[in-house]
Amino acid sequence: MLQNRFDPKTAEPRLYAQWEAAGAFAPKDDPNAEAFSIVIPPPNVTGSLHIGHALNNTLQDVLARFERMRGKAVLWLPGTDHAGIATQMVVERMLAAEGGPGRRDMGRDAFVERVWKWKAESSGTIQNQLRRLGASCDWSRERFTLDEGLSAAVRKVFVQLYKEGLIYRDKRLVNWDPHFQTAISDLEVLQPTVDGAYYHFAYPLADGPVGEVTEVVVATTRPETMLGDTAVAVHPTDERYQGLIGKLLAHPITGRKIPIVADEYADPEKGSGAVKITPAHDFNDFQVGKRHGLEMINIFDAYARLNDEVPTEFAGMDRFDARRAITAKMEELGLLRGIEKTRHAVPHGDRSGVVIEPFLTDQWYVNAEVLAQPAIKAVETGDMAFVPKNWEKTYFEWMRNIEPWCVSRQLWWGHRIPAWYGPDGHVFVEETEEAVRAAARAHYGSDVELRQDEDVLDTWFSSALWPFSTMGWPEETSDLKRFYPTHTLVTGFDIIFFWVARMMMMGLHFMDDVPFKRVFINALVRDASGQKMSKSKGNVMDPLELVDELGADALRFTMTAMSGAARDIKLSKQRIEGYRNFGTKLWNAARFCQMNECVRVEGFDPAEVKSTLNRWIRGETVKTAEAVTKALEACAFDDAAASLYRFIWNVFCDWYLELAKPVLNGEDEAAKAETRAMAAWVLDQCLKLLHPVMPFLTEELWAELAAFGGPKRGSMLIVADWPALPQAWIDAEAEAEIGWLVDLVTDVRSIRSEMNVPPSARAPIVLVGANAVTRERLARHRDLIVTLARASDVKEADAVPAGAAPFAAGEATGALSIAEFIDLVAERARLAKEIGVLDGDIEKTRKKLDNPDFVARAKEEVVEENRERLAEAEEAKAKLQSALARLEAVA
RNA sequence: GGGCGGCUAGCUCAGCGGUAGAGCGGCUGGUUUACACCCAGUAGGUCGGGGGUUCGAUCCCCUCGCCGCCCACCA
Repeated sequence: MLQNRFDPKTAEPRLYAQWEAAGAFAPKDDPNAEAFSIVIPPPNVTGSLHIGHALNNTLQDVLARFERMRGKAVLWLPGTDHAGIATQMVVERMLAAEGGPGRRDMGRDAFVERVWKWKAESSGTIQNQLRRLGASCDWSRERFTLDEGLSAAVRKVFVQLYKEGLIYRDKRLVNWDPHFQTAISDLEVLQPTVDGAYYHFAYPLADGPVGEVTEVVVATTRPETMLGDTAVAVHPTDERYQGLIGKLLAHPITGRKIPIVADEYADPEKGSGAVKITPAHDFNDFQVGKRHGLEMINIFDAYARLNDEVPTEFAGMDRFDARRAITAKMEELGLLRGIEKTRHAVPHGDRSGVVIEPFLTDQWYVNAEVLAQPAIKAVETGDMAFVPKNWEKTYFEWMRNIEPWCVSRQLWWGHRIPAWYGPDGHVFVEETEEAVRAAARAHYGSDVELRQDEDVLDTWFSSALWPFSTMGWPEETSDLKRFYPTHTLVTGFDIIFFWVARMMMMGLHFMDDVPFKRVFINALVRDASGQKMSKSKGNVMDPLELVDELGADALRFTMTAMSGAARDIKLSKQRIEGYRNFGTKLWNAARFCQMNECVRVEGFDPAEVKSTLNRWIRGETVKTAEAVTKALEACAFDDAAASLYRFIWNVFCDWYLELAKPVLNGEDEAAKAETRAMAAWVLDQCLKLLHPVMPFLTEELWAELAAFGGPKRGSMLIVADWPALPQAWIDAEAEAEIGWLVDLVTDVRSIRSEMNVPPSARAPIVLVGANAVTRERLARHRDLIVTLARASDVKEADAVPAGAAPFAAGEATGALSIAEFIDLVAERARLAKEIGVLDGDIEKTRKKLDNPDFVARAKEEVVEENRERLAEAEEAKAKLQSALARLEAVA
């Protein structure tokens, strides 16, 4: 016999080990089986599982388990990402904490070795945490972005794109992170609004006044960059400056003479209408500088300290110190025309958190615009679909305005760029050193010394190849043939640009096919204040603690049930407890079945069941199986969870098992046998349907019930057949019959409560003015009603008996057609007349009933209520008829 | 500036043209041998405001207001 609770702590590791040992996570060999593949969004190799992973991986696992049970050859391919900047940051922090030599002191090789060591120590954490969640990925195929195979794929892609002209080296402004001393992509730049100020500076005219004018006032939020100014721009049509265009200004600090240029970029509406131009330190100014052939003076070093291009009094100064120093200097010179406080957006590095500098450097770029075209088209034509569909708008918007992708990073942890430079700076891009040497030999006619590019690639470059690099590309492996393209990608909207878009570009370019047919965008799990959870903010909820306390199944069900949220999921522990209770409820239902010897019967055919109750639950099971199947096919995880919850708790437990009790305790052996077999069958269906969401508890019950009796199980539940039940098993007559019974019992319970009938007291139920159908039904279900409604007896009467308390019966509600609605209102009025209840035994109520005023008033209420309802129905009918008439008139 | 979400019971959320829902919390009752991680009952909402379409609007349209996210820009 089952214990009265499921014990996740001991069962989960045991069951997971059994699945793994049975090889259940590997795609089945059957060549005829349809392939279904998912690649995991690779978490950081050194990371640990956060609540967002729990959501994302639960949904993937639900799909994987569902499709596996449907007989497909399922591959869920796991792996991890080297996460260049994030990992390097972690290790550097560790080095700092240890107080030993830092990254630069160690040198590149020693540092990279140190990172590998840290990777060896900490990797495996997240994999084990995924196991705790129940993730059924095929660990035998696990990949890491820096594996040799994946690295070879990266080199091949880089080289090919280079030779196709889609990767190139360019000197332009990049987003420079002075903390890491590396370029980062536009996507890695955040734009928080911070306090700042406009500093109004006057620049005197170099060659004396022009008319009355002796100076031009400009405003800036970044005084420190003024040392790199090489012009001041005004709008070509700005009347105020017509006479000044082409004149020179004397730079107040450097003394450099800088021209006043006419450029549309200057907005006459803003400030004085004149704007200082610092081409090497501002993206807009860079464009202006190019248009006017201005000198581009870089005044920062890699740490964003002022370099030797500036007067010695400022050289070496930090940029923020420089801001104060320069403002002070301008004031001293009498050229500060005011400081105006403001709030404005300032670029910050998403990892480092420091202010990003536009910085003039040589970097490698991917021509994203060309690669984006097929990726846009694939979504337009439906070759790849977003679920929910809305997200395609976001995708299109970005893809259609895509900028060159800066892929080089001045880091040490990552894929080193396969480019080498000859003594004269000539670039050779090849997959291997041998190939490079050969190319160089061909170019120079002899062997020369080559120097490899110091930079590594953006982490997302290798991630972009993930769906095919993990399957062995560029080798033509059987996995690649069978499992590419993948079926569904499950990921968060925060990486649509970073990852989804780039996988689309690379997949289409190199595989000539989309990397996935569908992408399900899951919500972001946020903390109580709606903030995105992140390690750096320290507001992370630990899913492992929740698993420890409430079990993986409870957390998984919660994630599934809440996955419908459009944007945010705010997680509450109470909710998880509620779903833990749901698991326990099913567990106890199974226990009840055991106690009542509801054992599975060999060859039992639900099509053959006779009793109304069994025919009814059969239909309900069919409907649930259908609803869950449809929901999971459509990634409507929340709908699937809701259907399961309602069916198992509110239908199977609350009504079927309750209604089965009198049968199971009765004398009719045939009915008893049928009900036992049926209960066992329905329970099995519950286990199957719930398994993708709650794999542990269901697998445990699957085994426990088999051990208890009945035919031997053909397999573990994880690979059992998904219920595909015939529509014909839905029995309308049984549905109507049980529906009636449920309504009646519900009404009687409600009335008993209103009349303060204690649960221990048994009151007779009297049917007043019952028609033939009702009488027949009542006769048929007398025992059930007596049990469930705690009646002492069930009687019929043609008229209201003296002392009867009349009441209006309720009825089930649901989605109704217009016609049904009218019928319902009429039916309600009819029902109200039909059923009455006589309260017995209870002194309090008897007193009420003995009071003729009470009875008379109650009767009047019923009559009045019915009148109102009939009037409502008539009114609705009249309105409809007029609407119909108008429609017909139009038609 | 452009785009996208959200605003429904005390809390967390579902519903998205047909008599306002769930879970949790509240209240009342419960020694019904599957389950107190339970059972039965019950209170609590003018579905953010205002217009419009409709026989009928929480749901569709317009508009306003908060809250939040994304993109772009900011001298």
